[in-house]
Amino acid sequence: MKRKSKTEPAFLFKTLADPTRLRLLNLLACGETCVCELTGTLRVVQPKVSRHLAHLKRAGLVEARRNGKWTHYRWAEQADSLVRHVLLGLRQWMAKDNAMNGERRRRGEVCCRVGRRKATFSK
Amino acid sequence: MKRKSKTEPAFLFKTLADPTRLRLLNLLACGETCVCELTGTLRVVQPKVSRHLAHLKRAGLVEARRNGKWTHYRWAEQADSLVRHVLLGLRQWMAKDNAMNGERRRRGEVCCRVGRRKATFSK
DNA sequence: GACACATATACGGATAAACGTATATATTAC
DNA sequence: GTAATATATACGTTTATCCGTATATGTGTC
Repeated sequence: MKRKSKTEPAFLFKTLADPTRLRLLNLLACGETCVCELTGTLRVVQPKVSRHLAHLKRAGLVEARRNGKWTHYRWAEQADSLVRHVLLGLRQWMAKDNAMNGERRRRGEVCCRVGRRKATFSK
Repeated sequence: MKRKSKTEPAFLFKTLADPTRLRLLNLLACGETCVCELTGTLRVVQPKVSRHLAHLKRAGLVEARRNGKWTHYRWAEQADSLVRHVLLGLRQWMAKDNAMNGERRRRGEVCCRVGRRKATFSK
């Protein structure tokens, strides 16, 4: 009954203790984003992005939605008070940090958007 | 000039991503505490406590004050907004968590306090 | 069905974290 | 000075994390 919960603080903090995951959360702060766009913006190999997204999902920080070939990730709603506190602080930090701002600006100019016919998006 | 700062979020979170360090912060939430009391309350070996305290100190989360043979640790004042947010959330979580409450209650019944003449405290 | 594309996972190796034990340092009492 | 106590650090080992590459899975198109 008393399993190691996703909301265990140590696990929450472990999840946030990686620069790539913070960069991912930063990009997702703009709104739902597909993996290929995240990969293109961060300029890292795709399995790395998928792995870190899986970790964020396990921790309950993000949710995934499949749409055709694409999977879109977004910040998950949080019930837990600690998680909300931490994420709020993080959001504010991201809004001020130079590197994070630059990366959010770069989002949207990459991958499945650029050089792609708009109609490609299915559904 | 642009060194890896103590306030780098990834480093902050890494520091908080360890159960022993969270237990230490929890005990220190009651106020300044000496190492032997922390060791006695957590019931772990002393080098482990010292190592984790050193880590917390490196991260700027706690400060140490030497008093005779004893070293007392306490929460440090925080200037950084993210750190403050996170620690506030953590403090509130600690106030509610059963295990943390129990451990804070056990504090003060151990080690250098019990079976010790009050006059032993120097200065 | 075969193929192309988006994403996820598996595998092996490198790096870092945490540990227990032993030892060093610092302080006080004698 | 020696002895005792409180705390810190060093050392070697185990364990966890992260990575790149390869491969598997899922989905749409033909």
